[in-house]
Amino acid sequence: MYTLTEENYLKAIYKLSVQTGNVSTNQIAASLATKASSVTDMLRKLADKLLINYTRYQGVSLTQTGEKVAVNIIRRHRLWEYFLVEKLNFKWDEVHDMAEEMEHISSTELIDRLDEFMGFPARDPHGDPIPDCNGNFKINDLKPISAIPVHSGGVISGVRDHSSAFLQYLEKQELTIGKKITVKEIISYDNTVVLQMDNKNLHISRDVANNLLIAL
Amino acid sequence: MYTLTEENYLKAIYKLSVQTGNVSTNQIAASLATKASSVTDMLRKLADKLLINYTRYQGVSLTQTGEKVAVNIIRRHRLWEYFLVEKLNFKWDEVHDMAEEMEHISSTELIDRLDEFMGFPARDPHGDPIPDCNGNFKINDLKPISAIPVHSGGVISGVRDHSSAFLQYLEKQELTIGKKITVKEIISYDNTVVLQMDNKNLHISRDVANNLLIAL
DNA sequence: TAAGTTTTTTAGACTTGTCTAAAAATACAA
DNA sequence: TTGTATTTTTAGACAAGTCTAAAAAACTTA
Repeated sequence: MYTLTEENYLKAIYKLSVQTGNVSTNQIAASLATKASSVTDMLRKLADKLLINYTRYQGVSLTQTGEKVAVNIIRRHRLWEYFLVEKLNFKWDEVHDMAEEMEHISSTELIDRLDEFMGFPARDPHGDPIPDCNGNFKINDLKPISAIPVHSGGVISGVRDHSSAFLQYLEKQELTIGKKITVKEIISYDNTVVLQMDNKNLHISRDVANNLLIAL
Repeated sequence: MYTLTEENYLKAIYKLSVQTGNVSTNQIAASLATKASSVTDMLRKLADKLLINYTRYQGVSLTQTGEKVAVNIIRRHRLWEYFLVEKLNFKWDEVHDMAEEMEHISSTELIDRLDEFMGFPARDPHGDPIPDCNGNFKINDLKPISAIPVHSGGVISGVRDHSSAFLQYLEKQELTIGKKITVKEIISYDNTVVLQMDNKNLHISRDVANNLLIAL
């Protein structure tokens, strides 16, 4: 249906446009580790195929078709991640690159049966919601710890940074999905956040607090 | 490691050389539905990478490295086919094209864990043996029904033709893997084979008898 | 608003894998 | 063994996707 490269562009554009609305050539180039000139070439092709709205120098957005394709890639990626962790016992910091390959397996029937096989999971191992077979899924229902007031708390439910460095750090601190935490204090000097978890206190940096998401 | 195209060439060469020893350019072209000139180009590349032994006009064979890569692709293909049938409930005539994509997922760790997850199956849904993680597997331990004497029999254990037309025909006749059959008679006029199965008689053509494999 | 900076696009070239058409090598047959 | 047919290779071209270098457009800021 679509080439591997086209799929990767659509996914990148989707992810960037969730954060920032219209997406620039340079943003796409950075996110795909390629050059702006290569991006321009590809944008023309995607526009020809009616997958993006593009006018020179204006940045791009996805068309309805383009968004459908992108969400479908994300569905496939997250279902495979879930499979790798829940069925094959990989750790949450090991699965990204494998899922990056597997998300391009094209059969819809396959992915729908995989979904069923695993009991229609709502979230992948990093807490990201998995779109259903119609492409519906909730977005943005989690908040970074840095955004909630002192003395409130919730359940760790996701991460914003998916790097294995970050995930391994969390693992070590036992700051894993499902844990209950409360914000005890924010140290004004450097914005260190003091958490209470399992009746112990834990200091995390502003950066970590920004990238760790909770459900209230 | 290797491109998708390289992997497909190695697999094709492997399958052809199991049947016929040294493999010709035209055979490869036919099996990959491409042109002889394209094959020649690719053969030079594969030879440069020491994956095949190749001298102009002489046909090719795989090097040890090339064979290792090919067997590994076959391992991946057959494990994914097993997964699709046993875990996702696909039928044996539906899985080939999906596995054709999935066999190119590169992680060895992934495939070894998949193997373990499924309990180290010995054969795929078509009865083909699955190489273990060292590339070892039995070959040629099954015989076509057309090759055994009248009044002998065995258990249906594999197929030579993997086309969905053939597999669907077998399904309809209930000539599926595990069934016990005995050859009652071979009608000399057209070599029709009369089988006994489940206390009933069943007529199959010479062609079918050639493509249906049994363990004695 | 004019000058300088940054972003984006264009132009031209390279790689991989493919093709067609033609040439070279090999195989076959009388 | 000589001529014909077949197989294989070469030559040159094309599409997809990438790159560098240079030009064009858009911002920024004084």
